[in-house]
Amino acid sequence: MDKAYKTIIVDDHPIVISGISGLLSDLESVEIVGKLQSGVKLVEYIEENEVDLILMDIFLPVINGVDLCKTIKQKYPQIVIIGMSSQSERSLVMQFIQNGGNGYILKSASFEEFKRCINKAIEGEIVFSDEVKAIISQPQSEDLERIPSLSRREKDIVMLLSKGKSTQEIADELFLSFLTVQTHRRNILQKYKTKNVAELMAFLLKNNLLNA
Amino acid sequence: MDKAYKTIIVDDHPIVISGISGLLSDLESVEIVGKLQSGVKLVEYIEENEVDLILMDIFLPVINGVDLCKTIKQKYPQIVIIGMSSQSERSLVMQFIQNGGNGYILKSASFEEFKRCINKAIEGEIVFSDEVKAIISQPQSEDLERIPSLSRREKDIVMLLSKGKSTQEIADELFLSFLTVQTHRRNILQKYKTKNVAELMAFLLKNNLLNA
DNA sequence: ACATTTTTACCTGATATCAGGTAATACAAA
DNA sequence: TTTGTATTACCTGATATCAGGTAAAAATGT
Repeated sequence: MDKAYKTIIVDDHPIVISGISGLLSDLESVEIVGKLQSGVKLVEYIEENEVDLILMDIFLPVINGVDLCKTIKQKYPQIVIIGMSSQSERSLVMQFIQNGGNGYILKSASFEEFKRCINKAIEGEIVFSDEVKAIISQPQSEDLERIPSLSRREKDIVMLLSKGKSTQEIADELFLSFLTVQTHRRNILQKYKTKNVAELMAFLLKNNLLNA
Repeated sequence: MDKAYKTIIVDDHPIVISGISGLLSDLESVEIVGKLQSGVKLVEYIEENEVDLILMDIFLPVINGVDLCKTIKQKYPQIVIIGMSSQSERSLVMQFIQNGGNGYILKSASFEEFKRCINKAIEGEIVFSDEVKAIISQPQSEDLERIPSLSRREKDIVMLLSKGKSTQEIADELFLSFLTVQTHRRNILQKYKTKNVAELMAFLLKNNLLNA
């Protein structure tokens, strides 16, 4: 047997970490070297230690899981990263994979599924738990349907919109022209093909693109 | 010592269940008699078995945790029910307690906190994990700040709003007058003291009042 | 150094929303 | 039976949004 994969679990919930580590202790091929509760700590850790496999929650405080994955993969492309979350939004999973993720598991997956996915992932495959598979294989259309991300300024504006601010109020608050804010609004709506801010908000919140 | 509390864990994520049950195995006062993945199964179980303590996730598929708690407490007021969730929204916690919940724990709580809360709860206290405490004690004003709920019709309209429909489109779809929908809109905005639908959507989604 | 994206800004006109009223009917609870 | 809430509906006027266009700095990345 090859040496065991040095594995890190990242989740902001201690119980989840404990659950996963219990499960992983059955697997000979992995060795848990770290249990972390934030993306920041993860980045710090891998700068100083050797890591082969990361199991991480997508919804982490402060840093978004997708961005975190991207950052790590840029510096350490050899590390296998598997994402996890409670609900699976097709678009989110796609984003994660497009940013270098090696797999995606729903937390509602069974122990067997978890083990299967982890084993396959360290063999180099891109893996999904059953429910995730079902979801991402729904529209087999050609559209890769990559979710565009918001620019910094756009995020500012979306934040204020979610607080009920009007175009004028946003302009005042950000020291911009009314017309500029109007342009941003239009661009944002267009980006997500939404008809108005109501739909936009619903979309962003469902895809967790707001608090990131 | 009294006999151990017959305890059920309800969560749709097997790993979370495993994490919690690992933690509870340290406590002599509780005995895990069931690990369930849905509210429906929970209701079935307690109809046929004796249960003293329930630890349950608030975000469960199909049935909302608050309603579930209410239902159970109506028939079995002696059962101690502790709610759990990932994020804590003040309003949600209050709702849970108002519906008979005996405590609320954030999943980000430490093991020690978990244990402390469970022990206190079976002694009859209403318990909150530290983070929850911090959140619910913020505005110490007299307002019980009960979140008003949407009526059936209002829910219909809010659903359509979240899909980007305009007042006219909603009126057509629900066979109502444009003016009626306008009135509903105004009432809904007023109910939550929101300035426009954007803020409304953000509020509803953050408080999980939309898909419930 | 060049290409791309982001951020800034302007114009116009058609629609839509929001805030202020009022009020009748219906249905459930007290 | 009365009270209250929900649902329906109308009116007006001020403001805001949305959709169509264009375009020039400024920043970012390669």
